[in-house]
Amino acid sequence: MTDLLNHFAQYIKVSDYLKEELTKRIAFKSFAKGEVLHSADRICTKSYFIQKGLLRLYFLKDGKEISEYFSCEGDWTNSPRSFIQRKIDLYYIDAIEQTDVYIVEVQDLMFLFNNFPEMERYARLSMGSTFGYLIERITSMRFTTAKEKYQHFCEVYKGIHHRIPLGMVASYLGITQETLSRIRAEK
Amino acid sequence: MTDLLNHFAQYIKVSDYLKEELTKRIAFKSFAKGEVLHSADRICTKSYFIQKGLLRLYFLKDGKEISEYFSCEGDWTNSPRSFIQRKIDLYYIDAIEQTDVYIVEVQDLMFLFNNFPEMERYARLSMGSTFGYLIERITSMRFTTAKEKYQHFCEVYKGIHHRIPLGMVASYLGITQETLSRIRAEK
DNA sequence: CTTAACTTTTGACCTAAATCAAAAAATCAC
DNA sequence: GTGATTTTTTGATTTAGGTCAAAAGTTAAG
Repeated sequence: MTDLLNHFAQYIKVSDYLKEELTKRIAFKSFAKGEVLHSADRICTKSYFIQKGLLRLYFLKDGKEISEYFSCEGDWTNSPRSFIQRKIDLYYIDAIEQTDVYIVEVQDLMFLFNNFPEMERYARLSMGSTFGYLIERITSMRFTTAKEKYQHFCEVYKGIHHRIPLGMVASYLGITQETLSRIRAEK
Repeated sequence: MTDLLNHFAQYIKVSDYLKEELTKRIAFKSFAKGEVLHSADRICTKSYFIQKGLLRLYFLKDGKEISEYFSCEGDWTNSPRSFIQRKIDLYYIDAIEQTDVYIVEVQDLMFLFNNFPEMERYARLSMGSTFGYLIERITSMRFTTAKEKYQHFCEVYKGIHHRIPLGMVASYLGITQETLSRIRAEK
């Protein structure tokens, strides 16, 4: 729980009362490598904070798994539109490695938003930083060669890019496995 | 001011006191076609809510203007990372058409966040809907032909896509003007 | 260990879209 | 309205990266 409380403390002051409510409402769970945390046939009602490990958000296109993005230690993840709008969406979440997470249910999160204005602030601030990442990625997708896309990926996922299998990286970048393999070979 | 208050009312209850503070802190201004609202050499301290017209966020790459996205009636716009992190960023904002906007300064927005928890909530909710748009766009950038990218653009900017010059659309999609012109011609 | 099932690499060939170039059309300024 | 500038279209050529196919490595299970 300490990791998660420290994470909140980076954005807001965590009072004893808030700490107590957080502890009461947040569960802990472990997933084995390859396990599916969330499936596209259900509404995503949980948000996962990664204590250790690596998760992947992906969807199926013509039967193939296309990786949307990866999340590691210190990140929150969920199926965004499903979680926010409470509807079915096309994303799956699975574990690339053995992964330990803290889990919060959407109704508990709503309770926290309703009773702790500082949690609204936390959500606003942490969303803000994700924004920059998404905009940069859109730029990187448009005006760069496959090689530059891969370099950008290595920067963004510095420290964890080697933990992600090549095929998943290729679909994340929107290039083929073969092309990515050739890029890696040449340097 | 009515348009803007109605916009807030879609997400939160706007009390008389909040209405009063909003009115006090929000300015109105008109820009001619082609006028630059924000330039990359300064920190973006203003956020613009479009009452009428069409704005564009863009940056320069090798001396060419690359459009990041477009905003119209009912949208907020600013230079996101500059506004959020209070630092210089590479984006410009200009008016594609004659445009009328409401303007809020970052310090006034902070005052509102500090004094009206419902404004934090408004920010969280309205950001949430932009999220879905960005993720969908990333997907659209990766796995589609130039023609599909253009079709996706027309859907997302339904109703306003014809108001945006071809060259700007091409740079938004990350394809050349020539290719876009050919796509338009064929149907 | 050994076999089976993935994952990654290598090779040959092809296609969508980029580049270069110039004409046609639209918009703007006086 | 007329000439000048900007935007869009059309044409010829090139190229990065895709597709298809098969071999080589790697990982997992019994």
